[in-house]
Amino acid sequence: MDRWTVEGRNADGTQTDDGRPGGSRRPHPMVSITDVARHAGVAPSTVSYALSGKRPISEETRRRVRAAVRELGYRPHTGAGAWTGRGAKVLALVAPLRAGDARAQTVMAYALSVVAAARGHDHDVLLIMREESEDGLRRVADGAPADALIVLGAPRNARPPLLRSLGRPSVLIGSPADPTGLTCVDLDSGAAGELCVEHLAELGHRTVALVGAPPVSLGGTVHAQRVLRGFAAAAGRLGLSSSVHPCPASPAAARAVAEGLLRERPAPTGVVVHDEGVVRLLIDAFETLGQRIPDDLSVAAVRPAGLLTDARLPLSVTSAEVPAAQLGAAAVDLLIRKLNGTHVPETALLPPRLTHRASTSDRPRS
Amino acid sequence: MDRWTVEGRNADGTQTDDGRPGGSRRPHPMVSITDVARHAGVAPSTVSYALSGKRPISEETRRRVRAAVRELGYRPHTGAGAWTGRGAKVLALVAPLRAGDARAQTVMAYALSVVAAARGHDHDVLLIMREESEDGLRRVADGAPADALIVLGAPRNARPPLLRSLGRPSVLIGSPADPTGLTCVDLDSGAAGELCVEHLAELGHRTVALVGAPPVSLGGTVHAQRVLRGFAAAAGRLGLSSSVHPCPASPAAARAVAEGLLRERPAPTGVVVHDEGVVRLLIDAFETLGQRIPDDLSVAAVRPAGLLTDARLPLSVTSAEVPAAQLGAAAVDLLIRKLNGTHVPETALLPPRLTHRASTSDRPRS
DNA sequence: AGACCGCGTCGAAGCGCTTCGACTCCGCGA
DNA sequence: TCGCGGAGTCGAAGCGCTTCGACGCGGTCT
Repeated sequence: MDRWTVEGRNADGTQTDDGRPGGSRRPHPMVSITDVARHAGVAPSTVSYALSGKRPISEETRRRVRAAVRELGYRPHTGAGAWTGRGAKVLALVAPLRAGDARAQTVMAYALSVVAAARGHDHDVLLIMREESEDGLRRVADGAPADALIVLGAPRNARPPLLRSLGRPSVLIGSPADPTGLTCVDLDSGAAGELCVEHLAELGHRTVALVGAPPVSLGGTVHAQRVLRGFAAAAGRLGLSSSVHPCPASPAAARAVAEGLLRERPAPTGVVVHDEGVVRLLIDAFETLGQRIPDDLSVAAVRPAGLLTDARLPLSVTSAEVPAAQLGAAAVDLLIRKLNGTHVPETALLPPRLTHRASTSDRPRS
Repeated sequence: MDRWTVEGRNADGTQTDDGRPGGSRRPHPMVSITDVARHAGVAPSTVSYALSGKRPISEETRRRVRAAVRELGYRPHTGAGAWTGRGAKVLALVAPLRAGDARAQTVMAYALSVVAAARGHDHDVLLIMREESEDGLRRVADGAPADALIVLGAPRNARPPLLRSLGRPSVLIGSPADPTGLTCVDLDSGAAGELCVEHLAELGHRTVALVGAPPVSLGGTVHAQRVLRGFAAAAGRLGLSSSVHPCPASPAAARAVAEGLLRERPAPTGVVVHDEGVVRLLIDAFETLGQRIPDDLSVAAVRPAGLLTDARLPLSVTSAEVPAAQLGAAAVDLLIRKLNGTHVPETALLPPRLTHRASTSDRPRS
């Protein structure tokens, strides 16, 4: 810090400050409920009731209290609620993120919506980061700076069991392998798969393919399974020919899958891609192979919550997705309901919206 | 919510929850200092002293207390500190940001560093957004969910006077017109201007120009003034010919300035640009005019904190800047010191670092 | 007329923790 | 031997607020 340039009247170190802990002057010597009571000529408890409405208070008294509150500029001390049992009115947003992480953009989108939604319920948001370890969550739960937690993504790590044992309401944004006892919100990737197929069918495509992360056909990611189910169901229902192709996120694999698809008979004219990492690779592979998109081939993507992988999808890809804003708001919603003691479902899957972009078009006349 | 798909054992709405306010079970019934005291066979106050070390406690007792703490998994209830005068150990990060804001990326960078730095001082971070109005800040100050505030950018609005009157320590990241009574951290844009000139001089350039936001020569932004001072000082010290050119952030204006520069005799071979918005425009203008960068002309940029304007500078521009991480950490540092009652300077300007990129090179041999 | 009820209000307790004053040892010097 | 002081501990108060039980008062019911 000694290397910082110092500017202004205090550059020489002269004290202009009052030196009190806290630094600056304190024009509001923290007006308490007792002050309000005194000013209104009633008991503190009466003030409390008048403000909360938990007991009948005469209109006259209520008016006097309100006046006193206004005149004194009284604001209940938030911290008080923290131990009076009412809760601190603070939610923790846990986002495992390191400096320079490419997911920062996405996390910010969630943070924005979570903060906005939380404010709508009169809560503030505590930002917890880099705390993948048990310790970060424990700290929040035991130390109780927050009443409840929203945890972003990363379903693979050890958090789910930990969350269950925290003893504090929480909502997970994402889909862990075993959501038992948790509350989760996520993209309804099954519906997203269906939506993509329906979209392709409407465009006239009769043969479609699903390309996804490796274990797309086996018991892979929860998402992969759901997408597969949705894809298959929709294809069956609409009477389309369909095939499924697992595809690791490597250029070589994408190339191989692309070649395979082109060799199929009947050749698919519409492709649904799951796993964002693969989308770009697959499109590149197709273009290398001389396919024009969307003229020869339509491509639609299913985008999961978008936290785990780099969120930079080519803008022009038609995709079924849920905006981070909605997921964040939904998470807060559920969390507030849990705080109120309302029962909430284990998993809430938000319906995707299909965003129609440049990568899909009518079936090529063959 | 009725439109959400619900999945899992509770899809039918069956209660498996215990319905207690708070939702999930609570395996840790909030072990308090009294529990620890009882378990260790001492008085609560003794536990407090044993843990804080504020009074002499026998080694024996201290050991028993520590054991009890460990066995019971005791963690002091954070909220308690909030009113016991110790502070809640929470900093508020105030970032005026709306959904979809392009500055999200930048804000996230600050948030990351602020959270990390705050954790280093055993503090948590409360995220406040969209609260440009007086109300957001007032709420934090009066309700006291946070001990102190870090306010990001936007020096133009009405916040500075408000901050002064809040009665809570705060640090502003950015440079308001009048920093009196505040504490601010920012890029040392004067030094940044010098650095750019020195860099150009080292490369052999003998004639340099400064292009910046409109009032670069008059009493404009604090930054603009500082850059100008630094630029002029360095140019004078190094014996370079120099000129200064205000330039609004419009393509036409950039074009005009570029043409003017090329007509000058001696013609500048090195250009220092302040105001990120102008950088791209000016480079475009030069290229349109047939100038190659850096072969014909070297361009170096001064980047302010980067909060107010879109931060997406072309990656290839040599620039003098301060990483958000450092600014965030510095802000936390100052804030913690204020909380400790230490006196801190009014303005701390962080030394820029010159990042050498593709837009500058040796003076063209003429 | 007396018993009862309930509205509106008050006082006090208590949440988890820190802190201040007080109290008890014990060892030391006078 | 007594007194003194320091080390080590305890008890109680108090932070700002909610909440529970109680109380007074005016009106109703019998």
